[in-house]
Amino acid sequence: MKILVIEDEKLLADSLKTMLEAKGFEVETAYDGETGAEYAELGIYDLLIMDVMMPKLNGYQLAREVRAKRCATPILMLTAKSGLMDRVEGLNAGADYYLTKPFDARELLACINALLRRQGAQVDVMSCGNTDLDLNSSTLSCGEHSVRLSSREFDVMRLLMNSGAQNLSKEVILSRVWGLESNAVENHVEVYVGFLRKKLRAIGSNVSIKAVRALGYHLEVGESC
Amino acid sequence: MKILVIEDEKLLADSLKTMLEAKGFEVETAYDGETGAEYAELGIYDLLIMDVMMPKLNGYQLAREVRAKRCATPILMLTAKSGLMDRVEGLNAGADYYLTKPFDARELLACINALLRRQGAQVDVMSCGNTDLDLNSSTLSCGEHSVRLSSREFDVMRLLMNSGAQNLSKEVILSRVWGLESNAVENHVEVYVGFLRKKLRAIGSNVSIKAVRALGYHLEVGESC
DNA sequence: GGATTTTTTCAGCTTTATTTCAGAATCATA
DNA sequence: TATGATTCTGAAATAAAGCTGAAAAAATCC
Repeated sequence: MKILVIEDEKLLADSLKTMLEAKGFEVETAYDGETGAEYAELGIYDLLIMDVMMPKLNGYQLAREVRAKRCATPILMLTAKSGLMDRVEGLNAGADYYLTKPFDARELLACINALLRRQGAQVDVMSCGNTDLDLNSSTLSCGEHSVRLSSREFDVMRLLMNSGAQNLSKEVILSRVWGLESNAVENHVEVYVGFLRKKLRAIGSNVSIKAVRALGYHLEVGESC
Repeated sequence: MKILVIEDEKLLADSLKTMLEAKGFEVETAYDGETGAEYAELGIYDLLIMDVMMPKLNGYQLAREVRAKRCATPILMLTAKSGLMDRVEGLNAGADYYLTKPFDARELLACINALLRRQGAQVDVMSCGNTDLDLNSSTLSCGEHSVRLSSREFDVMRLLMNSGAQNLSKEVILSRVWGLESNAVENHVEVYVGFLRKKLRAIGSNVSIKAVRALGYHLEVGESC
């Protein structure tokens, strides 16, 4: 995640940079509005953080300029101007969030996350061992390899991943996946466990579905990978 | 633009509704968190405005619940709790903006616009791969070639372009294009996807509509073009 | 009012998912 | 190790999901 900080107070800009880098972001800085616009319009950033009061080009102008160039990068305005109409002007100029100084690092991070969440079609994944289950696309993946799960396979896999090393009886799996009033039988679970094992093997996962006689199934991460 | 207001103070909820309707939005209201969650999860709204302090399910819980159901509708939290940690909690729960009461109508509108802008509301050309959708003329174009879309085709295409690589279930497409209380059936979606595929092919687009069994449809940019 | 376009309906077809079943393999223990 | 219960598996049958072309119905445009 790349962030551009546009802020004329060098000290603040640099401490922001340090703080954000500590959180794992890639950060670049610009110390005036014009340079900021130039960088921002490259369209390579995931987020712009900008001050309002800056030499050459102020934050409102900068935001308008960036939007006029059809650059849709989210903008977080960070400023000492706390009047109502300032906030309104900032938002109307194209900002996505308006935060007034002094701000708290946790709040800033929460805002950044909220804005970035919107950006990258947030992926939800559960993992176990070297293997991920993507909840959006029902895909099981391990390194390069991945494979789609049908919806039943997905339900069973998610249940297993959810309960970790705890055993799930076939009865429980049946009721949670097929529903209470279905007339599915225990062999259904066996068949689907079979399907899942085949797919886990196919992608080279180190996760296996262990059967414990009379108790049910649970996941196990293989030691040798 | 459809907005859902979730607010237990009926008076406030209704005045919001009136105010927003005056601005041309379609507004529905829910007077407690549970009802709100139920409505919100339909995924048919462009924006959720919610209070924090509500009976049954508070705003934070509601936001988490909605996000857990993979519903990505933008959330604007509107509340009297103005403490720093409240704002942080709201944002971390999945809200996109946190506005404290008392708020000014102009500020609220500016926020709403900022959030909807993100949705792709104010743009007039959307693109994907080598293909553009002109929102003014409902025209799909790719290089020299272009083709007009009927209004239903257009609605479906825009929805698909808006959600990028994320799958849209037929249910969601139905409710957003045909409306909740229409008696349209899933085959309508299939037929329209068919229409759109034919038109995409006709203009030589490298974009295709991919069906993912049981999950819905999404756009995919072909590698060779 | 007739022509054109758009939307809906429907039936048959292909593909993929799920269920069923029978027999093989495995296991626990008497 | 023999036995009965449990688990595994491949193949076949059935069901569900998705696609398509053609035609009917509705809406829109001269």
